[in-house]
Amino acid sequence: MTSVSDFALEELLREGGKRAAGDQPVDGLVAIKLWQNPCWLSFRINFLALQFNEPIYRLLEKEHGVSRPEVVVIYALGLSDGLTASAICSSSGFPKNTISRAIQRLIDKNIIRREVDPADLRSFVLYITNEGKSIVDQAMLPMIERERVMTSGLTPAERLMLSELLAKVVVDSPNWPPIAAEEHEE
Amino acid sequence: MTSVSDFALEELLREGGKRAAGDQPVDGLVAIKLWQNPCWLSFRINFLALQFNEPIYRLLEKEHGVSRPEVVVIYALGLSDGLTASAICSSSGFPKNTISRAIQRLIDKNIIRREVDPADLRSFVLYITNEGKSIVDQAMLPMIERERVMTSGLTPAERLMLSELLAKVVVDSPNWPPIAAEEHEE
DNA sequence: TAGAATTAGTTCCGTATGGAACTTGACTAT
DNA sequence: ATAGTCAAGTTCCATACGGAACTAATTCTA
Repeated sequence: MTSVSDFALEELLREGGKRAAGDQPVDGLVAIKLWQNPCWLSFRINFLALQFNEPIYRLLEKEHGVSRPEVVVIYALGLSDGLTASAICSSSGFPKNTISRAIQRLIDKNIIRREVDPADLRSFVLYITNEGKSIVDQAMLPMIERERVMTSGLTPAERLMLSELLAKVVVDSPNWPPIAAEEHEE
Repeated sequence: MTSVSDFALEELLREGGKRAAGDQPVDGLVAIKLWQNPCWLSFRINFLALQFNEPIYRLLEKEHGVSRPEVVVIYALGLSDGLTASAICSSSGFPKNTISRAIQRLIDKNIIRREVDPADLRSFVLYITNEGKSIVDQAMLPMIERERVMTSGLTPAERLMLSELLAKVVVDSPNWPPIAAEEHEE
């Protein structure tokens, strides 16, 4: 199951990018979490998600008065108008009550509009209003800019490779088995 | 500033991995967020962070009764014993009051121990107890396994490339300018 | 076609979260 | 020395969050 070469690979993964870092100063604990960490992926991913999310959602709250779940909703509608709440839940991972509340607030603020789905009277189809569209358009700008800044240290070829590798992992995600809870002695 | 070839690159980034996905079925909105999304990086990163965090923290809460901030603390101490609260804050991005509470609970549960730093009487140095060490060791297993599963669709070379590219971005992060709030008419 | 099982979305409620103010200790300048 | 600033942690408090129970509409099934 686990061979000598597997250990060598794990070592390489953990050390991934250490040489490339060269002489850049790296905060002590960040360096350890990068290069002496058996969970190389989750630290990198969580760190970068935070570096994107924290300033962006802070800004959008301040500029447009929309919370993170609200941004999730209008961003999704900006990409594809006419979604249902449950479609937004499953693609974003937010629980349905959180999304439900966000939708309520967005309707109150006249940023989105809701129509009963004539095909299924349980569900609602959501549409973005003109006012909402203008907010999404404005909100998009700092998000794109943040991504540009965050990837500015990569070459175009590296950016492309990163995008492709991450997409490959995302596409594979439906195949992952659920996490098994430890068996407790019965 | 923005040339024709920049547009071509953006198009490629957004489409990153589309061909590689091949015939795998992809949820409708996920496909749109992958391949018709100007923010290609943040969706990929946030999606994957969620796929890791959600099941892992749920499991650790259930198996060991530790919350996410508590895991952050003991995981950091497992990598490097004898840290201060503020070191954990800055490398994890959690606010200091959240980390402070987690530390209190871990002390109450005898999972970590705290000593005043003789060099700076304001701060405390944290050490993991034997009991804590055993929890970290056990908690590590499903985390490593989850990462293994998540990257099982990549070849070893691809995993290595992904690790290096992400590390390169993390290392570059101290150079990113803070986000500028929009100028409001004064 | 009646009843059971499922699904969309909402409501309720206890808990966690994180901003801001606060406490205490440590440097800094005059 | 001594006020003034800064940094480490803690406490307070309003709010957001998410699990679980709920309602209503639909689909399945016998």
